[in-house]
Amino acid sequence: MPEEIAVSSPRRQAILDAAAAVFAEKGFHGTGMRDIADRLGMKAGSLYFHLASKDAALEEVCAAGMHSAIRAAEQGFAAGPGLSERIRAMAEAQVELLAAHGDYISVFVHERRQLSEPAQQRLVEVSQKHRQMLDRIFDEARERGELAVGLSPRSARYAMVGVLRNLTQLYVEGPVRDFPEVARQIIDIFLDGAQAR
Amino acid sequence: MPEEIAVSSPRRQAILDAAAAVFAEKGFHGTGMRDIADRLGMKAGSLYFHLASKDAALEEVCAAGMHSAIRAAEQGFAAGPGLSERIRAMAEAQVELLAAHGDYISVFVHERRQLSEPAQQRLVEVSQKHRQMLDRIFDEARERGELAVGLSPRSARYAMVGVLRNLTQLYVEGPVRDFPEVARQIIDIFLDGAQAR
DNA sequence: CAATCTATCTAACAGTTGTTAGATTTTGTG
DNA sequence: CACAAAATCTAACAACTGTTAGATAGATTG
Repeated sequence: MPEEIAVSSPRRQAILDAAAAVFAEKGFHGTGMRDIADRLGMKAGSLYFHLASKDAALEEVCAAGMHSAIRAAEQGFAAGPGLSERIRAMAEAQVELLAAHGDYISVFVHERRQLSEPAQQRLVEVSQKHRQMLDRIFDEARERGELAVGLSPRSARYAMVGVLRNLTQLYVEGPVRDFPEVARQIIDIFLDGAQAR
Repeated sequence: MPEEIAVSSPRRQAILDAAAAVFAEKGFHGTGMRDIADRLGMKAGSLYFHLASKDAALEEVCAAGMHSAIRAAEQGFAAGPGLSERIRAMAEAQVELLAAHGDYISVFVHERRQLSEPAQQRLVEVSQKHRQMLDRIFDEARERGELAVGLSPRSARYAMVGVLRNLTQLYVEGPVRDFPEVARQIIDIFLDGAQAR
């Protein structure tokens, strides 16, 4: 019979924050439960009052990161009907996200594949939403004649995901001098290349 | 007194290939020496006849991956004086590279940060060459008036590295339907956005 | 054949891993 | 203050980690 573990509490949040921070720094397999505990000034065994397992912690951190990314995509979609407003708003939201929850995003990007097969499956289901969001953006852009000739919405989505991942990489791996300006230019490249002229 | 270990031999190559494959699949820390040995039909201890340590194996795999990437960049640079010829040739070389040495590139991209501090330093020195290659490409493009207005060579480099990383990601994480066509469109986006119009 | 070299195996080491059960402390409530 | 609940600590577990020394087999050479 497994013990019940509260789904949410301030303390639990602090523990997940610590886990995200150490996972981001040393990688999932490179991190010991004792590393997480140390950062909180407690002992490893005590973590299991709040967490079911190390794997469960990773899944939860990844899921939180994914949900953040989805929220950024939704903000982008809601920013207006035009492609460029949407992409700019989305990228901007993603960068704000990095400032606030960089560890979660970094772990989600880098350690996702360390999840167990079933956990990975669960994450993929959630990530559908992110993909659908982007597909809607680029499908509508095509209908409005805003997409460059010869560019398929699907390829545009792949490229945009790459841009988001690149911004994330630059931010967490940084420091990149004058990051906001670099980010703006990267997005400009994408938009100038993806939009009809 | 440390044992001497041959710098290169067919057997050693096979062992590094196996290490690269398992590192790519399960991550560095997620991989045990026994996993590498299993894949070769041998026992873990025997690896130390060819390898100094697990860390040394990772460093060597990463270095090989980096050198491949540099070769691709050089091929791109040599493909002609124009920006678009160079970028297209470089991306094409990178994709060919993925087909031949995908594991090495994947490990280099994903597990680089698991290297020890000194090993990381050594890699950074090598990677300078890759950066310089790209900087020369974009600096010359600017001089030739081929770079979009408002786009700095440095930002262009960051964006291009992101494109290469994106292609790598799509390839190793795949399968992506009709990958060559998707890759072409991603590169087109970059070129249309980065070139002066 | 004898001797040497190359490659592998065996067996074990010391340290670390995630995790657990039970005792103990801290916190909140009547 | 007494009691209960929540949170943490202690101490240990079995399994696994990278690594090593020494024995063993196979190939090469004199």
